[in-house]
Amino acid sequence: MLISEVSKTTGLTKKAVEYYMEQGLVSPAVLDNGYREFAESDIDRLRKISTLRRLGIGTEEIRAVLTDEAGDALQKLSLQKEMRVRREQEKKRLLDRLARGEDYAEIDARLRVLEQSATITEKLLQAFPGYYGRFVCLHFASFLNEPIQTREQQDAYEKILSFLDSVPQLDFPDDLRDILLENTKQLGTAEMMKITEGVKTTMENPDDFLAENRQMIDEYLAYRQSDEYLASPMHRLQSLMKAFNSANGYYDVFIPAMKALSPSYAAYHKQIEAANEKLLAIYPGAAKLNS
Amino acid sequence: MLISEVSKTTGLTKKAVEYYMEQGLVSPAVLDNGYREFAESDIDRLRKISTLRRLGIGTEEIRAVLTDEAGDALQKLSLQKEMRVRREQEKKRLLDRLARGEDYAEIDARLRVLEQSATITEKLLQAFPGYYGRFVCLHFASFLNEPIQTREQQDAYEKILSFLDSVPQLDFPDDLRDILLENTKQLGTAEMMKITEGVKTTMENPDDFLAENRQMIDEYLAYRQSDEYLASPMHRLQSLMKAFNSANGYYDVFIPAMKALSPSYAAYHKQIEAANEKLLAIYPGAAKLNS
DNA sequence: TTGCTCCTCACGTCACGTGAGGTGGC
DNA sequence: TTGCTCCTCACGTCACGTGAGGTGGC
Repeated sequence: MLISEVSKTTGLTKKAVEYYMEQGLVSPAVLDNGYREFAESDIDRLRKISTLRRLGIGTEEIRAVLTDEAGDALQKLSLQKEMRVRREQEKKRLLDRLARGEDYAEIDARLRVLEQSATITEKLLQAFPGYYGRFVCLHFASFLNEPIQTREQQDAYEKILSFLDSVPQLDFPDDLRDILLENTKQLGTAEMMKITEGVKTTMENPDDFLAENRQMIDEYLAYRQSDEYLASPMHRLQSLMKAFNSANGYYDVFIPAMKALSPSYAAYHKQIEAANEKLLAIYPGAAKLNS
Repeated sequence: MLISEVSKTTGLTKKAVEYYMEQGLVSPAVLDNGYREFAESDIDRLRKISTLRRLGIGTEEIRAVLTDEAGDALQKLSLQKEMRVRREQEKKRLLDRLARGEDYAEIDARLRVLEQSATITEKLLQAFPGYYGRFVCLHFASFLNEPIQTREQQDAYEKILSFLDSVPQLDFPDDLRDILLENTKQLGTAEMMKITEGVKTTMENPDDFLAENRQMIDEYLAYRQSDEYLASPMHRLQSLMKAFNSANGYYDVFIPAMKALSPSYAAYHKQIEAANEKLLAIYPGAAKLNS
């Protein structure tokens, strides 16, 4: 199939197709006369490219989506879009307030909070891979709605940025990666948000939770001690993550900086520590909870 | 104030400031040595530009916002953003579905509906000015969620586009424009949506409405006949709009094409006509309702 | 003279759009 | 030969970023 027909069937312009060729997203065969012959597989690819582009995805990300069969790239893009849409929604509200005659200075201050939050969330998503990164991103994003007002907060903010910029790439061993993907494939952003929200409300009242879920906790703690768990990929994954985080300053740099930056996160962290103490009081052998 | 200090106090880069100068958005004084001297008024302007830009507004639109004192430009941008955010939200959902393994073809079809709706709503907002245009845009947008499946729909779609592209600019006389602005300043998109929704539910059950609001309708119809109304700017505005719409094919081209394009709009239109008949049966002298 | 700021080009970005000029197929 | 398609440049878009090279102030 020559380019005009390709253009007709895919809805892309010739120039767009040529651009994707230049970017190496499609590589049709070239005939003797120099004409390009597009195979069915090329058309398929171009159709996918067209859909993804119109969904707002850039060419580099499209490349990632087309090479990754597992679908992890799309999940990441989905969360990224979710966060962006939320920000745009907030910007729309600010625009409304401007239209109603509110002061530029006030709107500007709100906008700055939004931008700082955006910077951190985007970097979180880049720094931490896959499912784990998406979770971390969602989790911390909910504590980033407060303005930077003190010198300490500004310092903490900069520390967080340079921390996130310097985290090395963590590549899971292939088998672990596959298992993780298998187990988290159905977890969209909506479900993830529910989980993080659930954890948050639990932490507000750990006593109730500990009292009401005694049996479940017993079973879970027993499982964590069991040979079955210790031999499971989940355990390998957990220790891998923990070692990685320890080695890179997640606990020593990032968490303290988050506490210094965000009062709401500091409060949440205190709740977690309190919950941990209570848990240890009841189950002296239990390991500490995270983050 | 020289450019470095300007850059520091506004948070803009020098290059950005130079770009805005090139675009004519700021025009600082130039000293003998060629240096630019920014006055407080320039700084103010640059601050506003910065806020607006970070809210996602382009330079041309910023120019409009800065020259229009009435705030109508911001209202328009706010609605535009509202519609865009909604679309991005829908795109996010489609991306989610792709991530869950749904077929590209199905997603692509949905995306096309979204794009057609976007094209029409954007053009509506451009074609009709001010408050009236925003209302029209919101109103019709709610009927644009169905796919184009027949040749007739495709034709209607194209008719609508060429209609909207050819509508001449309607400029209200200054006094009318000011009155309109004064009366609609507090009407944000949220309020406008409530009104359109209200009208829609009323039309679903015109009998109830006619029965329950007898007195109000009486008074309103009497008012519409009164000298007070006939001498009011609102009446002038109404007849101006009606004449404009008649002259440009709003009733002969646009409305029929909308009916042909959107089954849900056709159904709504029938409801309106039925309601009109009932109204005329009870109040033979009443004028017809619109759109 | 040195180190700093200021100025004005020129070229790059991203995902193409818009021609221009030349070749191939029928 | 004509009209059509195909090819490859080259330059433009938008809101700046990134230097380069030259001048002014202290």
